[in-house]
Amino acid sequence: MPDTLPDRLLVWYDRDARTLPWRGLTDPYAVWLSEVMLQQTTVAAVIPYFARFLARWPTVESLAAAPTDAVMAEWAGLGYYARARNLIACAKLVTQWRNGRFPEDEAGLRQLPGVGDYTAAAIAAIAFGQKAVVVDGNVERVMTRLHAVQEPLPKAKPRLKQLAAALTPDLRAGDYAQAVMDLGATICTPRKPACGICPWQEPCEGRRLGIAERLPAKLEKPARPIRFGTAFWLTDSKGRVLLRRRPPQGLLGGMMEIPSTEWSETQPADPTAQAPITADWRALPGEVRHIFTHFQLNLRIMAAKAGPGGRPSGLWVELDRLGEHALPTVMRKLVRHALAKAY
DNA sequence: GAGGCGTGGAG
DNA sequence: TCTCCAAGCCT
Repeated sequence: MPDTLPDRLLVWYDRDARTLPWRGLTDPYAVWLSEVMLQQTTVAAVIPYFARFLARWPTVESLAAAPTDAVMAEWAGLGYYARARNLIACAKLVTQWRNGRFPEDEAGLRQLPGVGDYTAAAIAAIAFGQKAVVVDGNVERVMTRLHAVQEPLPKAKPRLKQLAAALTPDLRAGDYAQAVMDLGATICTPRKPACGICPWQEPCEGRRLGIAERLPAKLEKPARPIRFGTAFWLTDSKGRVLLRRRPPQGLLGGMMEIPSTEWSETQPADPTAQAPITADWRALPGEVRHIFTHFQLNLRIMAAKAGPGGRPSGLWVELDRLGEHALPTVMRKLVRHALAKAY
């Protein structure tokens, strides 16, 4: 029995009691779905979404046939909504042009919308057993520590891919890929890695040099700016609230929203000039803060009742049916705040 | 290639 | 409260 590094890791992986819903699944559809959901998203966040999607749309054909709004609403809260738009496009492409079959090699998978280098390699390895080099943030962190790579990311990426390729085994490439990622997620963590129980502690150069926890080195990120705006909580005589659909591309693209002013560097002097209708707008106390990847958003709320005259563009939605709509988390925060302060 | 693109959990 | 950042992709 050879005792290579991949072998040691696979022994650890096979003994690990941690069971993730997608572990052991090789259906390309399920693998693809889980990998897309896991892009930049924690395991804990993905688990309930993965279960709901698979229960509601068990095949790529069923997902392709689903109304776009239903998919976006089911994705609401998971973030990075371009993934959901690409998910739909990819399901339709695979269904209509490939008879529901996913490409079986990296190059073919790489052509699918929303499938980049990482996801293509992951699907090829996990669903099709191919010896693909799977490199995500976990793999990069593990490789930098194992080999004490001190060059900062992202410059070190090519080197890290080489190091990952040199370790990738011919057999069980899918299990191996998941094992490295599990190692990074549970033991070789960004902070306070549990080196004492790591199956790779003996060969780890970063640990030997006492620098593992400081790796990988990264370049500094720019400060996060703050943007301001005012949202408009408009209700009608039937107790419904006005929603709008956001533009199909860009931030929260294709999702629903509470109408608001533009989000700018300073609070608009007269927010009501940008309100959906002219009305007796009254400011609610407090504000809603939300952190996006590249800026912080501080939103005030103004509320009004629509008279019989106003004909704002948008969608009137019953308060108890807001949950059925594709409202991203920042909009759900607004709803909660408005309901607490306006009644 | 650098920046846009969500969210929630951990420390 | 604040910082970090996670199984990345697209332009």
